[in-house]
Amino acid sequence: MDVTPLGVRIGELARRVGVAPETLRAWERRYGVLRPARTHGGYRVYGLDDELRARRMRELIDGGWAAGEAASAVTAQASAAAWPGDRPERVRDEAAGEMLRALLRFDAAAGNVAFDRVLAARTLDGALRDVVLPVLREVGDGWERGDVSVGQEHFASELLTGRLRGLAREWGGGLGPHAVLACPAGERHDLGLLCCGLALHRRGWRITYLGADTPAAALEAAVAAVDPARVVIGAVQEAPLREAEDGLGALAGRVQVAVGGHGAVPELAERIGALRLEGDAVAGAVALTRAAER
Amino acid sequence: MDVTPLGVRIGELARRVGVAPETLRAWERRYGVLRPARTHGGYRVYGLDDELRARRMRELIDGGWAAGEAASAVTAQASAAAWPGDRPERVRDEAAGEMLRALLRFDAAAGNVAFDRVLAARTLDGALRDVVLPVLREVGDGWERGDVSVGQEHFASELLTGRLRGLAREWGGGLGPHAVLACPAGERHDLGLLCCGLALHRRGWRITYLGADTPAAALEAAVAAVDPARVVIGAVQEAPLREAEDGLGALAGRVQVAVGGHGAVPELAERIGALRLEGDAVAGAVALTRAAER
Amino acid sequence: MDVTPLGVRIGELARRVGVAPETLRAWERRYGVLRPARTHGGYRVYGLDDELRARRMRELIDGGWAAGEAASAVTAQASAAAWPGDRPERVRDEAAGEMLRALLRFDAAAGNVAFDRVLAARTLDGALRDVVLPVLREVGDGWERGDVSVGQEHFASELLTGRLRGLAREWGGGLGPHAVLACPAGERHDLGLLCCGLALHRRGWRITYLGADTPAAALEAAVAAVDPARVVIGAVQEAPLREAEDGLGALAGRVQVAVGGHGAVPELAERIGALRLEGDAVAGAVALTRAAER
DNA sequence: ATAGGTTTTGTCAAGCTTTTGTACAT
DNA sequence: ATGTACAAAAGCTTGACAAAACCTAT
Repeated sequence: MDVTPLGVRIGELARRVGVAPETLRAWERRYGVLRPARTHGGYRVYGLDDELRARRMRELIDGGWAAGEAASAVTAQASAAAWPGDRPERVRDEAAGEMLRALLRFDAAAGNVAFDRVLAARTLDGALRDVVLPVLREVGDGWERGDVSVGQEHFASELLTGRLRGLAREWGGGLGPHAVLACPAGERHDLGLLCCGLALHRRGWRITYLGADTPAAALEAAVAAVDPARVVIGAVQEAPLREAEDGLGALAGRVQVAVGGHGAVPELAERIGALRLEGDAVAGAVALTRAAER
Repeated sequence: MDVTPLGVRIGELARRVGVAPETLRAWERRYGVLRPARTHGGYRVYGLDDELRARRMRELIDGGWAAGEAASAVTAQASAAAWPGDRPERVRDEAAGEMLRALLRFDAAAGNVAFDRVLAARTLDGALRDVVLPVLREVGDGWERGDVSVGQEHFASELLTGRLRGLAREWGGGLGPHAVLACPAGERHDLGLLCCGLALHRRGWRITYLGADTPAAALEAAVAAVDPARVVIGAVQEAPLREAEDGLGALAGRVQVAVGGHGAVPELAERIGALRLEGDAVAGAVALTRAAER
Repeated sequence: MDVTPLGVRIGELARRVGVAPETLRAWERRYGVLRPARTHGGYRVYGLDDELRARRMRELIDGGWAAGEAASAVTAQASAAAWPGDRPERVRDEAAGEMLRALLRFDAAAGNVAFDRVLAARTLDGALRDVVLPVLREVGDGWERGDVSVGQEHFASELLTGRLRGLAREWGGGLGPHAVLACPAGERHDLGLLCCGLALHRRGWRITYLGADTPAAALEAAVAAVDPARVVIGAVQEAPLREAEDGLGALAGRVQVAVGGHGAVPELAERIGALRLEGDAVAGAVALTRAAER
């Protein structure tokens, strides 16, 4: 996020972003959101990051934010991003690597210690995004490559499930909209969905969790009982989701459905009539929350 | 049945139930059927149970009952258990009934409270033997009978899994003998095995848990890695265990194997060369521990 | 739940939720449901949780609830569902702080919730090491400084004793080695010892707990009865341990004795002929277990 | 069922301050 | 380009009001 060689002057930036040059100057003077370089003659020269910040400012303000609040949000985010994570890239890998090694040698004690440490040193989002989900991915990939035995995979997912479940207590309560989470019948990997549920709960959602391998009828019953604002389907594989296509399509007529995971290919999502969540579980939670804010 | 935080005032309740506010006040004064709380200023605040009672009153009166008779019927019914009496009461424990009702109505908060209460009031063995396992059995049976939807069954087992996993943390360490726990490939109900693991851990065992649907190869890998004193196989159904017979038989040559659950019929256990655990999960843990003491 | 820096002002929030700004202000003033931050100039700045609360208020009111009742329901639920923050690093202190505050204001409900939450999110070792023991230490120090009254100290230790005892149930059985735990006569603080016992039990030990203020004769009798592999003495103060020196020294000839706690100074431990446990209760359990593994 | 009194709660008003986009003079 | 100024829009606080809802007692 350092200096980026864009190099536009104020008029051009104003045109691109869609605000008056005076406004840009005011934002700079009042909140310090923009940090243009100067030409020899004193003209402002903006970089790419300036453009991004200005754009974000405008989006937020259009979305009803007050300029001052938008500014502090934008600068906070910028400084957070400029401080890459908690420490350089390697810590991330290190924590994930430690956990991975422990799990692969069936060492529950070390795995738990690693989990505790990760959770103590990061936000929940960060822990999920940078450690738990990568570890899961690595275990899955290793299993496909044959580097990881089924036993290791089972042990790892059992331990992580247990720990994540501990964080999931009380997630049925709260004030926000209600979401029902499930994997389609035949899909047995629900750890990603579990992570998504945790990230959703941190954003205020109330979670009703049906978990892996949930037949369409089960989902219907739960939806009828709790009347959620959203149903979130997690699909690592494509086949089970395809099997469930009809049932989910019918459901999508009555309640908003979202699908995420590797198996949720765009074409399938569209046929079901569901919002497709891109990226990892945390990104999915972010997207859902943003969609619900309107 | 607890007081439920509904919180409507007399006008709203009157509208909902379909009687005049004066009538509600009269019912309260004359028969004591309603027990509203009061605001600081003296306003009545009704709970969910009040609404249910008032509704029943109105139904009875519409059906020709005299108000006084209706009232005594309603209060009598309220003090008795509200669970439909026509089903075979296998779950006669009050705590188990409370938990069951909460789970069947997708009420995570109440389910958790019930779980906490059960655990606070009993030993772990007692909680598993007298509440958790019976509830699981009842849910399973109800599902077979068609009284319990798949959704309810999923929700119940997810919630209980989560809570039991919470108790199971750190069960991999210590000084006792080591046990590896798994269900055969194709067997997806591992809650009984989880309970057995908890009861074992309480008795000093170190647990390595592979969980549901574990292929023979996975089990082999784990056994090779941790060299346990016992392998415990949980089988609710018979077919998966029968499928796994050969692999388990081979394993039984190198390590002591035990099989438990409905699917573990004596003939199969014998052919595998495994100790057969009779009775429920807790009884199985007792038997295993006794066998290990010698 | 208190996390997200939403940052809208009252007009925008009013528009989003569908309520007049005056009403939002009234809700804040009268019921305290909303807790906006303020700009330098005094403008209200609302967070995501505020929006959720306001939304829920409106839903309830639309559903016929009286505003005051809706407010108390919303705040109650919000405090129940509030998950300790999103902040890294501090999470530890955060959980301990929450528990400490609850205990110091004699709030048993909040204290229990905090305890449950801590236990759900961590391993037992982690909960004891990072939360329970620090809280105990803080209470003790505060009492010495005069910041904490005797009543507060009593309340805190009673509540924690009760909860820890709940975890200690059934810890006498199993397959592991046996340990007898006691404080010397005159020593009345046994919470540390209790924690040590829990950590030991998690490692497979069978515990026989004699608790605070145990005369030498009682200890002798217990040792004679159960023939333990270890006797663990917890001493916060030095004087009682010194008093018991002779008796313990004699005992140390027949059974391995370990002493831990502030009062267990090296010189005393040596004269008694006991292993001295350094560090906190969990570290002591680790050391004992390691010693027993050989 | 009515009467007479109280509580609750959304809304308004007045007077003043803050915020923020834009305009203007240098 | 800069700094100052300005004015509209949005907010703040205090206090009050009035309709609706609720209370008790007759």
